[in-house]
Amino acid sequence: MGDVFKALADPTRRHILDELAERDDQTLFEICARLGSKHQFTSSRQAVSQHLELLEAAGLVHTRREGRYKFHTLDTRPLAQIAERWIRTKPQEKP
Amino acid sequence: MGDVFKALADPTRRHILDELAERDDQTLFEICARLGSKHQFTSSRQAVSQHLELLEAAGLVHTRREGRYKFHTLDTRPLAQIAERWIRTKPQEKP
DNA sequence: TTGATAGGCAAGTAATGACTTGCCTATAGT
DNA sequence: ACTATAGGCAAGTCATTACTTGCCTATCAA
Repeated sequence: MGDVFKALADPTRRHILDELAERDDQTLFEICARLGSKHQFTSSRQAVSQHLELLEAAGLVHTRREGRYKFHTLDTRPLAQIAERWIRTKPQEKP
Repeated sequence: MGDVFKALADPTRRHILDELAERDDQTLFEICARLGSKHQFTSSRQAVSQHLELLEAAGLVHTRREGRYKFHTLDTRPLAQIAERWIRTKPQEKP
């Protein structure tokens, strides 16, 4: 569960999540290409690969093998709970 | 805005937020003491102080001076938006 | 005023994390 | 079979960051 927070801490990983939110089921190379063109983020293949490993370990990304391709899909469920951890205990704000 | 994610990445800072969610308006020494007794987290005063600086810079904690005391209060508003960043785009959207 | 308490500042250390480099395997197309 | 493509593994580099150490200022109580 603490892995989710660590996963979200890096701006490149957040861009990867942005990219997967826009278009699901992408391969590593597709993500690399789109990060460069759309989000002006130049990361090497290995760098992105390691980020995806981390995101998968955090449960934010699931993968599916198909031949020599590995598709990555976004799972937003872990995100739903993280914010509520502190919000629930706080009834209301002071003005 | 990216500061919020970085602020949440550290387990000690999350414990500090837990503590402030339970009891607001605490001083640095109070937070230190409670981190040790309740959450079994032994962090030095300076370490906690630096964490609080970071949390304040992220907008998650506000401070108020009163004599020689400095009270820390939790602000959960930045948390509300972070999760929605990816959740909102999921079903369908984007014109 | 003295001493104790609450906190701040800054330089240094140690550890974590992001990224690179080089090589390797497997699948698909020709 | 040969080659290009998609991806994996592992050791190493470099930057960031968490934490320490030592000393300093300010407030309050006796």
